[in-house]
Amino acid sequence: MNPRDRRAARHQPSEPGGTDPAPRRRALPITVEQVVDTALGLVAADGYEALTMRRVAAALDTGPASLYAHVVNKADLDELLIGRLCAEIALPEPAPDAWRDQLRDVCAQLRDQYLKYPGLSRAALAAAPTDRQVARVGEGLLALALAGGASPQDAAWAVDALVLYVAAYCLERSIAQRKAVHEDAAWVLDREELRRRLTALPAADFPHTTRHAAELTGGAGHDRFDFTITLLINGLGHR
Amino acid sequence: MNPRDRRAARHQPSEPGGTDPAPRRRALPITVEQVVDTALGLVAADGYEALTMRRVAAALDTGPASLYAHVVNKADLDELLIGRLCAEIALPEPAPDAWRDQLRDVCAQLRDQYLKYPGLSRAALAAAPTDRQVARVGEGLLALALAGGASPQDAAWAVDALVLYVAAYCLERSIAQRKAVHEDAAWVLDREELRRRLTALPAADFPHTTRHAAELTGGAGHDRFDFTITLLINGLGHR
DNA sequence: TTCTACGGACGAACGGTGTTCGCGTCAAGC
DNA sequence: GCTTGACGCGAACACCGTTCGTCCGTAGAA
Repeated sequence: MNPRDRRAARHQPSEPGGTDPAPRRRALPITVEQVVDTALGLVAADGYEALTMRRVAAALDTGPASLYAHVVNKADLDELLIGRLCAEIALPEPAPDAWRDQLRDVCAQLRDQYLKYPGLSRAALAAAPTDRQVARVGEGLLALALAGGASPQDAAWAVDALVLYVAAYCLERSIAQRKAVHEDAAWVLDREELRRRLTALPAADFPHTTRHAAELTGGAGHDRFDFTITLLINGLGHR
Repeated sequence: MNPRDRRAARHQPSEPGGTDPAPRRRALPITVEQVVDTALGLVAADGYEALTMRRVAAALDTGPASLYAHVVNKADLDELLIGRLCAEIALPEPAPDAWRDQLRDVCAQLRDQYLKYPGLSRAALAAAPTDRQVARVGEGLLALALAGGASPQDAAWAVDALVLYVAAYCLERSIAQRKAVHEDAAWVLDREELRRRLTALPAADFPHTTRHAAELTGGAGHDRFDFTITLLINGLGHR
């Protein structure tokens, strides 16, 4: 089956659920699932930057050309990865009095998935919202926001904002982490070093930055994340 | 002067302001400013994906190796571009009764700059906050948030959230725009087509998505942007 | 004035990337 | 048993970021 048709099918409502035909040549023939699994493994191990058609092919003991029988191009593979990632998200049944916590929970799930596959959130920003699995998550979030009593327009925009922020937060974190590992030792910026650099700025030009360097670099774990998500969700409630 | 030292100087408080020495070989020798100008021109014309050391060099009528006398590597060039972009932002004097609108205005300036250079916001997510010009914008935003009466911790986190959201919003928009130009005609997703696709999803599995497809794809201009920015800023005020 | 040393410019090359072309080869259908 | 067609994949193309070694014009020393 042509990978172009395969991609189109993923964006179509119908899902006939036919079984793909038997193997052809290989002992264990390549399937799309295999490609996706291998790719996800690569991303989890070495980050999204290390995701290369050649590396995926090599991990499957073949050449890069073989992948193009299953995948339109790298962007298509990215989309498949995002789809798989979204499929892992558990969506709760909206409860009228718990919708805030439920929204927070789904966002945290998304965050953890993105951080499990560093840098993949970059591909999420490019993902078309009509992919089945992506649409599934969007639907779940929209249901929660609507359960909170927001107008459809507010709910739609808030869901968009949440998804966008989660992806950006994870992307920024992954980039920072990669830099810490990969860059010249002189430029690694752990939090303490960053705080020191900020304090070292001329106080005349940067009074607030120098004074509040601790707050700017502060926050254990995902405090910063929770802060923003809560800000968005709370704002959605009372308006 | 070594480009590594040049980069280090950009992150240092001191700014001696000496004059760079006279030309060497070329009729009009290459300067960092020229490189940055050329690169920005490329990004403005063809997007960040088209920003290539080779293309920058070609636009300057030279080979790629010549650039490395002025720039550490491509990441360094990215940082310089972000710095230049931030330098264009006008920061208002915080007024106690107008800080919300002032915050909105600075965010809109950032947004317009990012959209003027499509895709460059991707580099912004990787930019170190100790770069002088980046720190300048951060300082200005922090001053505005503090003028609103927020606690230092809330102000710091809110500024971070704003900056992150603006970059993500612009990045997503740039990606979508590039896809519309660049992709197979069958996959271009103008808003009307997107709405049609969402409505075509099976209503049983996607009740809210299909019903509110108009809201999900709606919003003229930067309504979606304004919505989120306002949500964040308002939440910052009363807590 | 002559000589030396320095540092920017840059041609060529290396190892990597995504993607395509075309050939071989096997399994299924007649 | 033969034909057919789809899949696997080696080889190649055009492009990327980066480095090495060389060249050479100028600045300062003698």
